[in-house]
Amino acid sequence: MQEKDDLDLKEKVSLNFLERIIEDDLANDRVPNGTIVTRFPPEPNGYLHIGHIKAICINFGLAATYGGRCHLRLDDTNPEKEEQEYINAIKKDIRWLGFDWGTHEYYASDYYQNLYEIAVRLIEEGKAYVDSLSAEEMRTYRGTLTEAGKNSPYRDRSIEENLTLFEEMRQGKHPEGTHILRAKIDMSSPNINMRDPALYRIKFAHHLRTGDRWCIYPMYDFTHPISDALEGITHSICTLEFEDHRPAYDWATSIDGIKHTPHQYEFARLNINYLVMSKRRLLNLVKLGIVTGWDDPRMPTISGIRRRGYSPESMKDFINRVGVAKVEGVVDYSLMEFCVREDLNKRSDRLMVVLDPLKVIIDNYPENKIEYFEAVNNPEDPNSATHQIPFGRELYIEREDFMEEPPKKYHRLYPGNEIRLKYAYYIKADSVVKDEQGTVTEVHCTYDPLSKGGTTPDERKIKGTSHWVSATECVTIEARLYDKLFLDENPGKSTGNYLDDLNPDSLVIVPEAKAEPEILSAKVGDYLQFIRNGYFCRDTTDGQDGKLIFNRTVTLKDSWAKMKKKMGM
RNA sequence: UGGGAAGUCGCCAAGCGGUUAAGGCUCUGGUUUUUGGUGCCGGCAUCGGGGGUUCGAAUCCCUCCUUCCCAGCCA
Repeated sequence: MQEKDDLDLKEKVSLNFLERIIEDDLANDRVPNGTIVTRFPPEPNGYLHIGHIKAICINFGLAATYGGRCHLRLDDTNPEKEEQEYINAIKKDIRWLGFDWGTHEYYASDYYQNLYEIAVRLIEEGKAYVDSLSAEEMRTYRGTLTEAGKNSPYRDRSIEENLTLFEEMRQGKHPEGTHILRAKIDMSSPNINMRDPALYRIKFAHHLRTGDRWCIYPMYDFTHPISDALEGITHSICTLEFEDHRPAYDWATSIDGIKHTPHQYEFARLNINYLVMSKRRLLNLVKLGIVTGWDDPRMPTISGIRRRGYSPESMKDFINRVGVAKVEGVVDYSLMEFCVREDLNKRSDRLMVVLDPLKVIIDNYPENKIEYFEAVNNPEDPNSATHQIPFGRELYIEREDFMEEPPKKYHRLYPGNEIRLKYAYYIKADSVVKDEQGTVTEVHCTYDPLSKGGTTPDERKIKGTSHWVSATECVTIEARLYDKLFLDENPGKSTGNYLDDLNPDSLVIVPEAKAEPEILSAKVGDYLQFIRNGYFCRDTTDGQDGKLIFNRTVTLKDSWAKMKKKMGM
C-alpha cells in the first residue's frame, strides 16, 4: 500500500509541459485572479473527430484541474463553409464526452463589431492599410520562403484614403477580391505570416449568425488572438502548425487598447495509424458515399465512434495514456482498442449470440423439452444480476466451433471430442449431416446429463467451451461487423491515394444472427459483449423502427486467430 | 539553400548533471479461467551521429544528420 501511494504521488509529480507552464505562471502570479481560462475553438465546418478529443481534453481538463474555466468558442469567420448542423453536432459531441462550458458559449462573430473598431483604429494609427492588389499579385509581392517580399504599391496610401476605402468595403461598394485590409508589419520578415498579413477580406456571403450585416470578414490571425483577449483567456492552446503564427498572435494582442494579454502554446496533434483525420478527407468519404454519413460507425468522428459503441470514458482514458507533448508522432490504433476493451470488459453485460449458425442436434435429449440455465450478466462485476437462457434439443453453435478434421491444438467440437456448452451441458459430437456441396448442415451429438451447469462429479477437464442458443427459442438479429476503414496504416502513403487503401470488408452485415431471448431487453446506449464475439451496441439510427440491429464496437482479443496464423492456416 | 519546431525501446512517454533510463500499448514466454476473453507472473532500450565541458551527461556546450510545419483574400 505504501508503495502504491508512492507511485500515485510520482504520477502526480510528472507534469506535461502545459501543466508545468501553468503551474509556473500560477506560482509567479502571472495569472489574473489566479483563474486559468482556456478555450476550445472549433470552426463549425465539419464534424469533430478523435483528434479534437485531445484538444477538448486538454483545454477542459486543464481548466478543471486548476479550478478555472474553459470556453466553447465557435470560430465562425468563414461563412462560406460553416453550417448550423456542425454547430449542433459539435455541442452534442463535447457534452457526450462529459464536458460542460456552462454559460461560456461564444462565437467569433460576437466580436465582429469590436474587431471592426480595432481595425479602424489600426488604420488611424497607420498600422493597417487597404491593399488593392489582386490575390495573384499579392502572392508575387509576398516573396518566397527564401526571398523577402516587396511592399505593395498601395502600402503608403494616406490614412484618409484607407479609412474611406475600408468604410466602402464595409458598405459593400467593392466586389470580392478587389481590396483587402492588411496589417503593416514587415514585408521582409523571414516569417511569412508577418509579411503584412491580411486582416479583412470582402465576402458577400450570408453568415449563420450575423446574416447579411457584414460583407467583410476578419481573418484568423486577427480574430483569434483578439477573441482570446476579449474573453480573458489566459492560455491559448493550439496545435503545432500554429507555432509560426505566434508572432502574429502576439502582434494582435499587443495592439493599443487591448487590455488583456493571453499567450499561445502549441502541442502536437493526435495522429493514429489506419485512420484519416483531416476534415477534407472525412468530408470526401461522406460526399462520395463511401460511408453513410458523418456518423457512420467506421468514421473516426466523435459521432461515428459513439454510434460504433465506444464509451466516452474509454476515449478520455486513451487521450490520457497518449500524453501531451510537442513531438509529432503516430499513436498505434491498438492502444485505442485496448482502452475500449478495458472499459467495456468492466461494464458490459454478456449475451450469447451466434453469428454464423451451425445446427447441433442432441440425440439423447428429450424432444420438446426446454430447460433454463442461469447466466451471470457480467462476471467482472461481483454484484452482477443474472438472467435465464433457454436450452433444448436443437441448438446453434458457431460454425467455427466445429471441424470435421481439426488441426493440432483445436479443442473445440469435432467427431469424438467433448466440449462444454457454456452454462449448460457437455456434448460430444457423433456424426454429421451434409448437403450436396458437402457442407456440414447438422452435427449430431450426445450430452452428458451429469454435466448439468457445466461441471461433472468426476471433475474431468474440458478444454473447449462454446456459446450457443436454442434453435427454437432464439431471436434473429442483424449484426453489423465493423472493421478498420483502411487497410494501410498510413492510408494513401504507398498508393498515392487514400481511397485506394479502403478496406472492402470494413462492414460485413450478418442479416440473421441468432441470439438468446435476453437480447430483447437491450436498449440503445447499453454496452454489450456477445460472448467470444466482441463488444456490441444497439444501433441508434437504423434500429428505430424496432428492428434489432447491433454494431460491433470491437472484437475481443483473439489469440487463437494469432495461433492459426502462426501455424500457417 | 529563409524562418519555426522536434529527435529517449516497434508505438506513445517519463526523465530537467549522480536513477539498475519510470510507466502504458504492441510483441513474447508462463499461469489461472465454464469467454482460446479477463486476471496474474516474467521478458524486451544506454538515450539521432560526432566532438567537447565535468569526478560524473539522455540531461550543459559545439557541430553534423534526419523529420515535420509555413509562400490561402482557410482555420
